[in-house]
Amino acid sequence: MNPADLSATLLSVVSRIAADRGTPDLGLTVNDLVLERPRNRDHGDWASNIAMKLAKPLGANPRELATEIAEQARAIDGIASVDVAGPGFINITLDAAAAGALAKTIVEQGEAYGRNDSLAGQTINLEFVSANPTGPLHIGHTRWAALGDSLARILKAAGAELVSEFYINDAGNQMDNFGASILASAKGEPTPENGYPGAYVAELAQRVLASNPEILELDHDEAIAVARERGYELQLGEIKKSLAAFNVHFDVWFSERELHAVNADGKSAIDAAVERLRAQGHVADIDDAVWVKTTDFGDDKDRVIKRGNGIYTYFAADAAYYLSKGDRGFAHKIYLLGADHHGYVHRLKALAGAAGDDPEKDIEVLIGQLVSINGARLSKRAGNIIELDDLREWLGTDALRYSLGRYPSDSPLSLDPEILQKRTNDNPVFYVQYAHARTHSVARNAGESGVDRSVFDASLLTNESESILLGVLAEFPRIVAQAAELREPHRIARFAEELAGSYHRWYDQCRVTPLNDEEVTDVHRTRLWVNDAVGQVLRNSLWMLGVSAPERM
RNA sequence: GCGCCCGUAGCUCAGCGGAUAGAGCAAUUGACUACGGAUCAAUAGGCCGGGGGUUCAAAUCCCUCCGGGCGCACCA
Repeated sequence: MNPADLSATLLSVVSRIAADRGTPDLGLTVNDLVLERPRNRDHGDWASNIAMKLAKPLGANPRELATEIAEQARAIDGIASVDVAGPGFINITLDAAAAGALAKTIVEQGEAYGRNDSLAGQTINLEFVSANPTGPLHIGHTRWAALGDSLARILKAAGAELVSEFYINDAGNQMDNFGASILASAKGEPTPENGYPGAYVAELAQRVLASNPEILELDHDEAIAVARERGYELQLGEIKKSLAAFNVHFDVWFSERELHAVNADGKSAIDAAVERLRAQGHVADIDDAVWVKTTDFGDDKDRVIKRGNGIYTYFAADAAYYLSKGDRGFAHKIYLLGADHHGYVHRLKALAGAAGDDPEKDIEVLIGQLVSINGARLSKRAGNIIELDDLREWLGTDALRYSLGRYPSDSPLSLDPEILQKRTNDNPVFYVQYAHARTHSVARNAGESGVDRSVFDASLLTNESESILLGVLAEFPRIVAQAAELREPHRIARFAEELAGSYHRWYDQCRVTPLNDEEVTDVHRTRLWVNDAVGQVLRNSLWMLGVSAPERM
């Protein structure tokens, strides 16, 4: 019996009691009947606070209500005991067979175990990183790359129809500055004003020179254009390579230029977007400029979308981009932004509102705090930028992905490179990976000793560490659903650590492979199922975090 | 000044109203002629930043103050 079954069964019990008391329709759903795994093992396998929750609406004493529920719950098949404790907690203990059956289920479901339909039917566009293609990705992008990619995997696992998207800011002045910087470097001239310094520009310049030596001969503007386009192509390629090496995948690479391109009707997507906002009544012409009345939706000031000189602001492209997401069928848009962009939240929400969408439901902006290393904040201003590639080569994809993924995005994060390089318990990623590797080594040894999965008798799983382990395994689908709903990948990492810990403790107490002079029994065979179930769930967890699950370390 | 985020063990951090607030590291002490000791067991460590409030119940929700971070462009 898994927690979902137990909740459903308990729900029917509670509904029946409510009906008996003359309150038939409380509108209760399974979600109201949250079962928790109590911290204290003396409180059973699962605990419910439903009696305390319902005491008021039913006009009942919580303890009496709990007692009544407990009496009826005792009769349910698979439940070993039910106790009432404290102010009205209902503590449930499953019998070993009912709890243990899960191990077999997990092995049979394999990669599917943990997946659920909690977000079924939702169409989500998840945008993250979205860096300018004018330079390498740095640590400021790294956290969002890790979190965004993990979140995408988790949302998909929860049944959402999701597309992950990288918005390429390939329009605007910075592209010309980029081109001019490359050209200057190619000619051996100093970096121009507002240009991009850095060794990577010189490298790009050499590559551009190799493929397009004519830039030295062309007139200035043409040469800049060639340098810009070729440099863009090369740099975007570098970005894609960096992300792929970091195990980060995007379904769509969306070019801002598409929004500026003039279509057959003589208008760009941006022109059309401004017209649509105007039709909704949220645009005003003041002086020569065009404004969006974002204050209608809680922004602290209105925003210019088209300047007095007739040129659109960056905000115009944002508007067109937002609308394009809706036009492409995404009801729900999630943006992952760094804390240094949080001033943008109101504007984006206002955009949704001005477009006729619901700013509370259709758009969601997740703000992530910045990362520091050894307490030193890394910022462009301080000039201590570290590139994603350097970090990855230094610490490894697994350690970096994991340590960025195991904290909520809104908590400021300080990484210690010393710890990240350690291959010990200090470094949680190795703790979890080692547990996974151990499940494989246990399975290998078991196989060599003639232990197979020919028998599964869950009633033999009686060790306390065994029932704890099974309880942790049972929580996985709910953890996934919760991580998806709250957009919090770190919950998967924390779960994986708890599972790894429970597994190591179980390993310490329960042998899968018999000692030399012992015979292979059904206990060993059944435990092999448990071992393999743990390996599967660790694998599924690590996959969601974009971290490898090695079979040997 | 206004807005958003954070403040929990010596350190890095979990804990979307529930029972005695947790984990890892660091400290102290144990366990290898036993499936990988990259592990496990045990001890110690806390006015959950301060103060009010809501609730049967607050680290969690509300208000306020203090401390830290980040933003407040007809830039992109």
